[in-house]
Amino acid sequence: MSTWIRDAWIDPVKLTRLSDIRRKELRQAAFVVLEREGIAGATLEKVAAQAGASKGIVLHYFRNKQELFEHAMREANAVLCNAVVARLKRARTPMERLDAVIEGNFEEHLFLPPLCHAWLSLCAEVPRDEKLARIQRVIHARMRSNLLSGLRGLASPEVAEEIVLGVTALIDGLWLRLGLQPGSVSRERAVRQVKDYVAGRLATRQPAPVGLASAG
Amino acid sequence: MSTWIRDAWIDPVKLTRLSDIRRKELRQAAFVVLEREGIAGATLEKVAAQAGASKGIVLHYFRNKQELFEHAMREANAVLCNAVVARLKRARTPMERLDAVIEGNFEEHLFLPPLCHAWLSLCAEVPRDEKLARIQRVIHARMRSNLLSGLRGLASPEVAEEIVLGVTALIDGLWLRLGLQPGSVSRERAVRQVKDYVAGRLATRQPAPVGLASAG
DNA sequence: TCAATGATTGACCAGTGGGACAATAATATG
DNA sequence: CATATTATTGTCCCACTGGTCAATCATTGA
Repeated sequence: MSTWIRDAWIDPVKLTRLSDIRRKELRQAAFVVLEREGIAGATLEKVAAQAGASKGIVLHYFRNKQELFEHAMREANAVLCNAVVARLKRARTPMERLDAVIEGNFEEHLFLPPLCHAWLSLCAEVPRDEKLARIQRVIHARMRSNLLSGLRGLASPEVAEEIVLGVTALIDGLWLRLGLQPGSVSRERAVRQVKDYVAGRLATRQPAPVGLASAG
Repeated sequence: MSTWIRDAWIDPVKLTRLSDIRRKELRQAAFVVLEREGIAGATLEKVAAQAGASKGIVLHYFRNKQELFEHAMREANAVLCNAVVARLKRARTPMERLDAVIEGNFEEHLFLPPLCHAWLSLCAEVPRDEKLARIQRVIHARMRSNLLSGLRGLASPEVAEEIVLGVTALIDGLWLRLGLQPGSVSRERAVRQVKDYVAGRLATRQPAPVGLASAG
């Protein structure tokens, strides 16, 4: 564990305060436990064990179980989000932006059953946890915004709005599929699926394609 | 409750044996509890209370908690499935079959947040319950088969397979959206979304070779 | 009518989980 | 060095849960 602390100190993202390190350690442990146990089986003791600490310490850093898992969801989302943001930085054209969002959502080292299982468990709790619901709204808002910025100029606002709904639903659905039948959908297939969807929607009946400069 | 029994006896579907009635009653109660409490909060006592019975009776009809919720999932799926089958019967052309599946999956009295919440909770348990996983596989297989029968003649087998994945993922994703943000997607919008997707996929480059799709 | 079978209940049990807390170690701070 | 703050542990408590069981109550069929 001491080495972990060393690593964390060297880590570019400043996690100077020891408490921050522990908190990160714990919410990551929480997520790992969630992956294999689900929300019903994810107990404080198991999380503590996973982090190599005692149950007491978990409650020392988080007011209660709920708060712990809320932070776990924030963490997981941040990881996913970073993947998208990183790709987004390199994107120059609107189309590249769209692809960045799509590909970022199926990052090879993230689009995996365990992560999906944990994510699903958290989503299932959203209706009963206002904090989780808020996090969800934020996530979706950012996704929407990213997609809209890519769609500007490629489709009318109304059509863009529909495409956003379609893309987000498709992505979620493909993740769900992965979770329910691991191996049934590869990263490549998922990406192709969403890209083809966008292509199909942009191709059909574009009402008066006003020629805004799309490349540049 | 006695009237329920009367109704059940009159019910065309033969539920003659009293035990069958109780079992149905209980798994429906289980589902209702799941809707508001989630898997973690769904206790045998609550299910019993919801059914107006004692906890003992629940375990009299179901070996254990797991079995109860497995049956609850079967029940819920059957309802959804019947909606599709009913519409499928009236469909004559392949296109009508497709629409039957799509519209059946967003039946007005079924496409509702509570149902979605319960469904989500069950899906989240799939990875840890082989029985649930099997039920899921059956559900998906039937869905796939229904869609393929509608797509026969409208697309090549390979393309049809891709469309099936897309449609199922889209449907799941739209349900998920409903669960996470109730009110954000109406039945009509969902149906239109999926139909437009199918239209878009059927319109673009019919004989898509088994190569890399060139999006853009 | 009466026994047999099934339905239903309530009491009970052992295990567990979340959380509070006091005690102790470690660290920082003046 | 002394003191204040923080980290960490183990213990304790209580509510609750899944599950068992013996004891009633109801139904039925001979």
